[in-house]
Amino acid sequence: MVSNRRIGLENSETRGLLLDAAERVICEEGYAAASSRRIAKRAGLKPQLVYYYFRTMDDLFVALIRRRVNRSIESLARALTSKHPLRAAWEFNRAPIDTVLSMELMAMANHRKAVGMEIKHAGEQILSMQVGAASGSLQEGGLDPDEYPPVAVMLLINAISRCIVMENKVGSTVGHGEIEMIVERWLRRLEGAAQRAAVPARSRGRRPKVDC
Amino acid sequence: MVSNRRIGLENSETRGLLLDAAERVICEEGYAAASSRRIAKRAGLKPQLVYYYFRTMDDLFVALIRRRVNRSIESLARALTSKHPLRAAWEFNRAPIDTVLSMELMAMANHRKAVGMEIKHAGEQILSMQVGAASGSLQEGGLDPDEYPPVAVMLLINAISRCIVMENKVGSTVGHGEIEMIVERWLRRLEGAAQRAAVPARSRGRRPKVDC
DNA sequence: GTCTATACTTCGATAGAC
DNA sequence: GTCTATCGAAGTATAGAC
Repeated sequence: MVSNRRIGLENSETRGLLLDAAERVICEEGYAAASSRRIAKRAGLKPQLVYYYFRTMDDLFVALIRRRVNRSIESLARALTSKHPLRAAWEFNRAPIDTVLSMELMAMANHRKAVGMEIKHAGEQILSMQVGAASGSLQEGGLDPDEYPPVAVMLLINAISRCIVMENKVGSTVGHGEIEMIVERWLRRLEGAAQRAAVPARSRGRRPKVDC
Repeated sequence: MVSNRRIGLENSETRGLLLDAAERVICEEGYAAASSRRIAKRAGLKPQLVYYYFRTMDDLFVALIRRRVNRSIESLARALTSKHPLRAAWEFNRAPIDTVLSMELMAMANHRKAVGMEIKHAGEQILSMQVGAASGSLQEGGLDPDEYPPVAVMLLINAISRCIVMENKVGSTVGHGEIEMIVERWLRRLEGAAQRAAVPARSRGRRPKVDC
């Protein structure tokens, strides 16, 4: 029962404008407001164009996620090449826009299967990138990978930063300063330990133990 | 421009049924599906009854949150009286239904101001309860409150458990086992240290240092 | 307290002209 | 590639009878 309606090209500029508008609507008014009509209005276009570029609204949302994730992956990859990939990962998730958008999309995933699958895939991809880039630093920082598997540490960092941004969105900031202080101290210790480990002068072989 | 339409009593059974149905719809189909028509249908009632018991949909959602939060506060208060309030707080947020619901409501807060205010208030209330009940255990457990302020620790516990449940919802479980292992070990150490501190045999005054 | 009836808006999606 | 026109369904909300 597949429709044979004409569909616009993926590299079209108008298509991009529609996705831009969709992101803005979702962030500012919530996913429930992301209707074809409202998205088109935001883009200054006619609602029917949405159905020229996307077969269904599901298709639009999936395309939106793919585009976002590809961009995120690019900038994350760049950020992770820094001397302190752990800190880079921590800063990465603190951009409010990304978190609000992904929060809306996760809620949207509850009743749009296609969106759910896309979100799942994206999350796992980004997490594995972070793990790949940071597990070295963690070990150099003196963190026993058996006690603290890198995948858990990175998941933890993501969870904290996301929850903080989410709470900020509703105006709640209780405990945020305190938690940022802990993370900051923790990052500095790991970075310091990694640096000492990188200079192979004393205590070779034995990693400095980090107490957090 | 306040409507003077008749409004049903707060203790009405039908009203409760509507709120029950609303919760089910939100959890199972997402907040965007929580329309007056669908909620009424779920409750086996006519859509117009929604507007007899609630002036607007905003009012319904606020009432839903208030009822939920009051129940949560009751059960949390009971749980926090346990010997291990820290573990109780950790388990408390792992109930998928609560987290999925609050996730939806947080997203909904993006475009419903009344919902946002209610969520903020609820979150702060529950956090402060947990802090009040657990800060003693944390100190007995040997955690320096200057380094690890109880409010930050409790926020952390909430963030982790919520994010895990949220990810589970989209089918992603990478790293969950590892993170649960860490939390479990951490809880056991704190509980153990607290127990040793409670028996004032040796090393009085000096708390056992917990390395995590 | 629950019903019918109704007003008005917005939704997703399609057909076909230009 | 963009437009007009249109379908049927579903949304919020109200008025008034029973």
